[in-house]
Amino acid sequence: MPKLGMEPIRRAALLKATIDAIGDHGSLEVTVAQIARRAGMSPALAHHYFGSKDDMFLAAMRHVLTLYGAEVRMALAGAEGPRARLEAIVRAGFGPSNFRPEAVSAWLNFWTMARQSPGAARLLRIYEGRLRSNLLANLRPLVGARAPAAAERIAALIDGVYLRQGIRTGEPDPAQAVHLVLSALANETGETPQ
Amino acid sequence: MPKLGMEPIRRAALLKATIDAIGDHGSLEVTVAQIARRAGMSPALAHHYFGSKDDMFLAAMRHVLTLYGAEVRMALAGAEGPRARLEAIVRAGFGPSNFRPEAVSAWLNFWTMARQSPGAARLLRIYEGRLRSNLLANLRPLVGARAPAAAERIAALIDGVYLRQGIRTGEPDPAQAVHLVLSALANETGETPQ
Amino acid sequence: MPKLGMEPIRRAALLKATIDAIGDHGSLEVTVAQIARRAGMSPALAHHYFGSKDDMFLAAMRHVLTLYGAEVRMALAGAEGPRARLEAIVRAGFGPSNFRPEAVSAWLNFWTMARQSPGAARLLRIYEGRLRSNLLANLRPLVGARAPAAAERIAALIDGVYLRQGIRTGEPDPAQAVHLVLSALANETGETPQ
Amino acid sequence: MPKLGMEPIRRAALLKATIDAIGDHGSLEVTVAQIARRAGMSPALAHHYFGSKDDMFLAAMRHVLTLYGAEVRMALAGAEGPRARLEAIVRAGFGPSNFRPEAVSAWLNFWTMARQSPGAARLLRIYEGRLRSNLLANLRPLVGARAPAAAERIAALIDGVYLRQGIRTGEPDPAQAVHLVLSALANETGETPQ
DNA sequence: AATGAATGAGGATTCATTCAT
DNA sequence: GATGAATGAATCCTCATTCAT
Repeated sequence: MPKLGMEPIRRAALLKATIDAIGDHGSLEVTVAQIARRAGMSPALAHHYFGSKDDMFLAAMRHVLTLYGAEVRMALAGAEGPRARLEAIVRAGFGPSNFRPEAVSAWLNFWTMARQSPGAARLLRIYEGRLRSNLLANLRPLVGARAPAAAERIAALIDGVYLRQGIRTGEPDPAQAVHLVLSALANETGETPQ
Repeated sequence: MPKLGMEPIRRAALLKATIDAIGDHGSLEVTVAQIARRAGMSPALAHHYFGSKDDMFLAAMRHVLTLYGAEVRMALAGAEGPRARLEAIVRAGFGPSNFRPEAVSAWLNFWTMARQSPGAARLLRIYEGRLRSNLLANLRPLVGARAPAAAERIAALIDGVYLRQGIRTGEPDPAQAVHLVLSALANETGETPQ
Repeated sequence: MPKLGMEPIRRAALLKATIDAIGDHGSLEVTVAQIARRAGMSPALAHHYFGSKDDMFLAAMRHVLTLYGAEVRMALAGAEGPRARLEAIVRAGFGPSNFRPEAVSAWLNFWTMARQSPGAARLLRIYEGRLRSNLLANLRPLVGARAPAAAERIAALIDGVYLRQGIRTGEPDPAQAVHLVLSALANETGETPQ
Repeated sequence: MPKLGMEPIRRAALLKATIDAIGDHGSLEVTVAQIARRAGMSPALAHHYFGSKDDMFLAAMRHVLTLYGAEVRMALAGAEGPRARLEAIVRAGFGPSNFRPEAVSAWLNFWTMARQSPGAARLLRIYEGRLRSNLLANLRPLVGARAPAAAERIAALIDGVYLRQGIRTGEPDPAQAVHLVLSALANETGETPQ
């Protein structure tokens, strides 16, 4: 059974299992054993590959942000003009791979993790920075000097919608979430709001 | 040494200690012993008064919401007209007793607690409902049929601003937070946005 | 069953159990659980009273040295004149409570512990210092300027005899040990050696 | 990559690494992985060559004794007469290859190992026997019937000096150690002591 | 009312050892 | 010959909770 080159496979399996476990459980109080079992291996192996539970959590968070970043980049690639790009950013944030219940729940927990783990805080600030600068760059052509404040409002709104999904029961409704943010965006850009 | 009528005093001390401990620690992983020590009593007594750690956490959350509700009610009492009442609601949310770092941190953690504890989820939905209905009632005279969507946007924005404070370092800036939300409100009501 | 004032009793029982366990087992690789069971309590209680395994080991070592110190002091109390005092020191070192197999074994292990634990090293240096100064004070009247070197030789010899007992099988023979050291002492003081 | 005749090289590297690791660490609580890494190979290979950790430790101890034996034999080869031979024995014991900090530390730990491992105990008894018979053979011509007791005293003293080095900080001072033992020897043989 | 005493049930982590390649 | 992969079996330590006093 033991083969060579298992490391990347095992690591990926553990990261996915970590996110799912945190998402399912709704908190960071998940045991390494639970995660390892989910990933089909022993707790000892999880430690072998990640060193510690904290490191594994941090890697999982990084993974989530990487996925998010990729999704945003991909969405931006196909968008022309600031209006379309803003929409792309919003849609990417609520895209199917980010807006799953487990991902939202995991995300929420990573957020609280940032209060204790400097590494987690740093990751979160990176995400925040990217989101703000993406919004800002595309709002500027539309609203000029009001762009910084508008970007701040939209960013906070996105986070708020995400957060509130965390306590909703049932499946997330991406369409509604996107619509909510886009209508706020319309307010900002002076188009007919709804 | 045992005194009469200590119960309410002890309970209040424990609730305050719980919130502070969670806030300081930045997570729900606080031990009953830590909280009890903070409140100047033994862990056994904490159990005596609250039955279990979970119940104590729930009571603390209820306490936070009670304080918040009181603050909102008081702010509304002195406000005339929908515009002023909306401002009062916003200001109350970022008032000094709610927007302290520990309270924000505790709040954030209660939010994640809602994923596991039905009781916590219920409390959170009550808060949400109140916020929405308060916003809605006062937006209706200003924006008519657009009120429900606008209320939803403002509510999500408030939560987002709160959330983002959680990862900021340093003291919260209530004035800035209030300004951010009020400017979104201005967008909604068609006043000159800024 | 739970009574007040158990702490000193429990601590004493744990210290004794620690020494015996190390002695029996012949190494520091004894589990807290084994020690606690020996002392008739749960491992958790052992941690409650000593904080950590290392602290417990250190306390046990301190205990051994305290016993040794008391035995020496008592022996010195009844001895008149340098010759008698030297004999008292030697006899105390190989007295029944110090020269038991478990105590010798524990002692030997504490010795190696000193390589890693600064606390243990400090304790050992205190013991060494006391032994040397005791020997020195009483050798000076007998051998004058040669006292420092003689004290060093006798001290090393005492430790050596102890050490060698550690690998002997069977019961220690205090009489023989004492005789060995006293004959070396006779060599030093110029009496007819044997 | 696998070469022929690697076995003796690998084994020797592991033995040296074992002694150094124990010496550095100051205890037997060294992991096979640490030792193997020090020797530049995988833990699995260490097991391949020695079967088990205990066997590896035992082999390392044997190695130390072999080195010691060789050093003694070499020293004896160049010594004429009992007086010179006694000095040679003492000098060999505190020679540079035996009296290094790591070796002393390892030696001390092997000593405690003897309490648990019959194999280690046997090795130690062999060492003891050789030392005693070497001393005895050369003391007899000098002190006659007092030789057995004298040999015992000198042997214990040598072990004691070694032991005490274990808790000294800083480099061992072979000259001083030798001098200490030789002066005791002078006491025994009736030469002018110092 | 209040607490010291006590523990059972975990949980993270380590490590010697095995095995397929 | 050599190793990466893998794990079972500990081990220390923590903590909510109970209970007699």
